[in-house]
Amino acid sequence: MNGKKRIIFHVDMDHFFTAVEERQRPEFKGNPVIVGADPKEGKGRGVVSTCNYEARKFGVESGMPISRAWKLCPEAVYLPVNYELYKKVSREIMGILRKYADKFEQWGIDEAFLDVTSRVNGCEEAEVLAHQIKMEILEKEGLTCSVGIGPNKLVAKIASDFQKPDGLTVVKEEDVEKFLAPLRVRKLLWVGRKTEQKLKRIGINTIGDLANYDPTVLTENFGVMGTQLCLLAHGIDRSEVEERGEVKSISRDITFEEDTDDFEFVLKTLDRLSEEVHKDVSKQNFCFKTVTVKVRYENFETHTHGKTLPFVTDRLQDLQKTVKELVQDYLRLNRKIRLVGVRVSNFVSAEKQKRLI
DNA sequence: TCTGGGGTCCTAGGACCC
DNA sequence: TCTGGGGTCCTAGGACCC
Repeated sequence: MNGKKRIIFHVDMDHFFTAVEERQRPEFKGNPVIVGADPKEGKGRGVVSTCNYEARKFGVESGMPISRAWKLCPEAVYLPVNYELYKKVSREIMGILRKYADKFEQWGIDEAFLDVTSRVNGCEEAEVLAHQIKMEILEKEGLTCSVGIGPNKLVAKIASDFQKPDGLTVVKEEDVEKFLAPLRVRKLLWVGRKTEQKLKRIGINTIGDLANYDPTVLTENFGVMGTQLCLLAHGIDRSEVEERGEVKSISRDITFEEDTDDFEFVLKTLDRLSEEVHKDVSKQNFCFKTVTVKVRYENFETHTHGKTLPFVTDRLQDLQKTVKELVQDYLRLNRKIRLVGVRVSNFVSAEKQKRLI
């Protein structure tokens, strides 16, 4: 620690999936565009992945059931998720961003944290640098992003969301509490729907409410999380910007078009998912030890059943056999199944595996 | 509202070993 | 003969992220 105050950027691409689609097909521009599940005239399953700002005017949001989006905006352009394309564009953008940072952390497919402490002196210079970054992404990729600048990751992340699209928001350390206080607690990292509801029940709605709440009571109610919440509410976050480590699990899930009790079909699907998972695992040169099966019944009740093998393997046969064993308990019950999934974890790199033998 | 698919991390209980 | 304590690994579920 050199004692210098940190300056952290959070860069968030604007409605990334639809922006990439519009770049490929300029004729979509100006129309509502929705990337996600097939709406099937309002009968489709699945959700909205991303929608552009024209679609948002109709009340469409990401995460919303696609059937609801159809009711709100049937005239939108509906597109399937072209994940490979977005990943390719993402790699290019991350390559640009990485150059600007002392420390870099990708966060999902279209966001990143940058620690630029050594590259700038003070907030004015930081702002200039952020403009430069936005300019380079626009020139090279034809895409806009929103940038938040703050003394830590938490504040930078909330700041990038403050003005969108094509925004730039700077929050100086001395202004952090004032900036956060009026915002909903849901804006805090790690406060999702469940925690928001629990906080609401004890009268906490805004980050300011949370900051003023008795910390001991929070700890009593939420345990370790309560202590953490208290710090977050005051804008305190000491976590470092750090490069992501190796992946820890690889999985494939699929929701059936209709709930099914055709167990032959379920087993066939699991075989196919196992193949896809195995392909990914092989590409990365991993061996795995743990196999987990996921089953969701028609009422959305979801179970996982896993097993750690007494040996390390990279063979498809071992995966498929274990998956079949694990899913048996779920098939015996006479219930319709909505989703199945296969996951492998507990990796050992093939290199290391060779050394052990 | 009728709820995807890819991940990470945390917790709590139990098995097992010394 | 009724029962310790620490460490580590495993399992299932759940909350959260994009």
